[in-house]
Amino acid sequence: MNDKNICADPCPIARCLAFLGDTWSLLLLRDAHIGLTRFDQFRKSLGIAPTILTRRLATLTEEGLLEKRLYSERPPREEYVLTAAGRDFLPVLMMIGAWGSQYRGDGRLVRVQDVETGEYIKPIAIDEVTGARIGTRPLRFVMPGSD
Amino acid sequence: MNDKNICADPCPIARCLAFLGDTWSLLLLRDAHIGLTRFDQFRKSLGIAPTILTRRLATLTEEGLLEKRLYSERPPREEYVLTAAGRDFLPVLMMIGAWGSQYRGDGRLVRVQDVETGEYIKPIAIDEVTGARIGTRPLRFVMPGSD
DNA sequence: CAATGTTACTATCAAAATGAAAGTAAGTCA
DNA sequence: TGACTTACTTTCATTTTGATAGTAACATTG
Repeated sequence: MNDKNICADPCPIARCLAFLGDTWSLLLLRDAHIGLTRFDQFRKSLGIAPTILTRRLATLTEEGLLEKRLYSERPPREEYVLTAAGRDFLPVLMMIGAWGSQYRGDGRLVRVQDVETGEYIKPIAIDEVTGARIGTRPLRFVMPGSD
Repeated sequence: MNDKNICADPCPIARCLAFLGDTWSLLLLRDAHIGLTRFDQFRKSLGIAPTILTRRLATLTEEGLLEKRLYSERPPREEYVLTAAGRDFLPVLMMIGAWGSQYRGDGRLVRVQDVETGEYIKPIAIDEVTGARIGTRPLRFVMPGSD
């Protein structure tokens, strides 16, 4: 059987996890999507040590998911706002949340509401082309160049 | 502004990340979905130290995403197979991969194919009820008990 | 039947990451 | 002038990781 990693480097999952594969980064992105932008907001929200927070925010900024924006000239103060790449990370967070709701829920969980309709969101993943739900059909992982 | 964590504990994302929030666990789940089941397969695939692998497999087993199965009585040998909860984690991995393909791709990435149709999958997240794509409509995160 | 191989680990220890606590810099406000 | 705010940095003990080597239980080979 295939013993070698099919996805060592050319795997898009590994590429993503290379810098986003820790809890703090993902919780920071979650908080950014909720609307937090400032150092102290993140720190209080997560109870994270400022050392770690500084580094995580720097990485997320370098990697293009957040960007620094001056929100006050006097005194000079910066905040962190989501970029397009950061906003496009929302589906990942929503699917993580969907799994957590299904398998780690106890009836007292945060839910996500459509602001306009008031309906609760139930995120599912589908294939954009066929509309088939992910997980309902057998899949094959294909190395680049083998098609 | 709201300075306190809206999701400290009741957040399904935090619940999930509490034990799946590291790179190795997620790559192990990826490999399990690809079809790997044995200790040495995972070890060679990921280049992970056996100490860490033992612990991660134990956690994934305790948390119900993998289960041990005897595949040989003599000599006694066990393998790790995905449970229903583990299989239901696939949408998360696919969305991570979709983000990685879009923002960390270089044209030589692994892709995912529908075995029957041969079509490449492009995973997107939608709301099951309305069918609206996640990220296209404004959302609100609602604490439990406030509805 | 002794030597070698396979599989799934455990033991040991150095190096790196994390976390807690306190301190700092550049300003504002009273 | 002195207290306060915001966004950090410094320091250092603790925890986690990673590399390497070793082990236990069997099978296979010559």
